[in-house]
Amino acid sequence: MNIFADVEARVIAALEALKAEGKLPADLAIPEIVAEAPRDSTHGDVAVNAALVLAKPAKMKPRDIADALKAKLETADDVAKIGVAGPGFLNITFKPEVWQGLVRTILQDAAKFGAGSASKGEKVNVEYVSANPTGPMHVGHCRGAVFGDVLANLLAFAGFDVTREYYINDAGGQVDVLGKSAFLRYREALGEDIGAIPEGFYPGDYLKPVGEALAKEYGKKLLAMNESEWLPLVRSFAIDKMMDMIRDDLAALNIKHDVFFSEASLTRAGKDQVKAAISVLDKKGLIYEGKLEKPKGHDDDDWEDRTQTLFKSTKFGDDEDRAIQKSDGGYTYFAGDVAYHYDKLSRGFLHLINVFGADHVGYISRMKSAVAALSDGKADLDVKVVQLVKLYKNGEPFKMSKRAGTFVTLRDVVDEVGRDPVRYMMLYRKNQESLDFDFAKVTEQSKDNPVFYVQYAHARAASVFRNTAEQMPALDISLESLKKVDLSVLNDHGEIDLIKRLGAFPRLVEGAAKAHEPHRLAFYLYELASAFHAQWSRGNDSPHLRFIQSNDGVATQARLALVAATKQV
RNA sequence: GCACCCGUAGCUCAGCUGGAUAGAGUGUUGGAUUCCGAAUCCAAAGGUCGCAGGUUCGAAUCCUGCCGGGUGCGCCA
Repeated sequence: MNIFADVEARVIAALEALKAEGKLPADLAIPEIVAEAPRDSTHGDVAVNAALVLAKPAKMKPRDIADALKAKLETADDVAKIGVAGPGFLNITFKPEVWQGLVRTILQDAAKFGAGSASKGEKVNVEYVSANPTGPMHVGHCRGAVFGDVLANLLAFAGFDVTREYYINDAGGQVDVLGKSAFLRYREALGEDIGAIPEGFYPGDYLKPVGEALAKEYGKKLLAMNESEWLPLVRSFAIDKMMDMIRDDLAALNIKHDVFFSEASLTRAGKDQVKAAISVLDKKGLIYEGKLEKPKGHDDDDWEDRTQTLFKSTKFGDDEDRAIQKSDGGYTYFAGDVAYHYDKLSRGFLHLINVFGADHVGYISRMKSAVAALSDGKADLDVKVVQLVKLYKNGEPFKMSKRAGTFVTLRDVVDEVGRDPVRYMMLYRKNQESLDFDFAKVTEQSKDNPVFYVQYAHARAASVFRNTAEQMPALDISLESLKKVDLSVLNDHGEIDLIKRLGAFPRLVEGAAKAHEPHRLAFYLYELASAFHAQWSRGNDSPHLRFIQSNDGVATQARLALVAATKQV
């Protein structure tokens, strides 16, 4: 149940009735009506802006429309009163039974409370992480990984059919470097002294096990081959190992993708999906041979005019057209990405979401252009950019450096502070805002640490159940029975406030999913925890408000139902 | 030079896509514990929402122009 959506539906029905009765113009188009919790709770439970948005199209005074709506709506038997306030707000106050009943709804819906089905299982593709398979994931990847994963969960919860996808950049120069670096480690594993790792190779120790595995797999056979023979073997062997490592890192964060899409597979023997995608654009007249202008801020003199195959992305709002082929005829990285997105579209996705790091912002408009062009504007691509994570240790900025040995991998972070604090803190900012991450603070057990504050609320809720079982062993407090208890004793304003906060959850999920803003969940949980802690503390001053009333089983059961509902959300 | 992001309380940030008297945390000040977990709670003080225009019943939110900070800008991936 979603109270706000319910009110909106009632208002629309009332407006239709008023039209039928001639009290509103019959041809009046009804704009979007919004019901929301008023900022000031003394105004009522739900505020509706209908009269304000209708005043102009109906050519009536807002107050008159509000009065007519009020008369229609206040006949409902769960409505206590309706006020018309300010410029024409309709403030609805429900009878307490509505809020009390919500507790039962939450317990009955359990994990499905707040879940949506409005989108009817529309397919959405969320691509996130997509870290290069050349080494372990570092903290920088962490935020995008969590953001994408929670966004995907959120969309699934809201009713979308979600596919979580990872694009493996297993083509191009960098994976050749990976292959060559692994080959060095292979020679090392066979007993050769390879000395210092030369410039231009990946120096990390994480390639040593790969070298050893290669030695185990191939013995000395690779040494007898030419580079053109061993490189493809070693490269793909190393990529597989890197991807295993990345999957492990992601698993430590409880992240699991549905699809791992290989860039190299686009042009694997026998087919050329890049060419296919380009020809689709070509047929639309969007591909041409040409030269790009030198950017104004280009400071070097090494600029050379080169004729390249270009995609007319400016037609879709990009700043300049983008190269599809290099001057040597090979495809650009962008060309592969065009083909990849063409593949996504051909799999039936009309909603695409890509999570990018801040360093890829310059890539957004060309990708959007490509998707718009390939789908004739039928598909939408939303690119979410996550800003940098700034690391701190005990309040001091912490700089990562490979050279100084202070390079922090994602695994380091998860091992040090734990999975849940990492996931929570990575969402405790809007994605466009940079984020400070202090190792000491996220594990601190105090109110300064929002992770702990929320966890503590849950722990307290659990302890209430433990204590009740001890103090009132005869009382049935199983979840099953709490679904049936008399809730009419939940009349304290603190209890009602807490329930209202719970009632906001479905709308929150809906809004966060629509806006692709998972951070709202983290902030909501903080507020919910706060409302719960506050109600708990009122029991300190007023013992009759404590959740456990050892001489009153009815009150205790009702309040435990509320505690269980809070814990559930 | 251009594009994108950010600018809200001393500090760090929310603000539900245009609503009513702009909210939290932290910091400051003052309170609450024989009591379900004080690992918590309550209260006070603290604001020209970067600046200037515009749009309308109504703007932190939308539009235009400035100012300040960040990021990116032909063939890499």
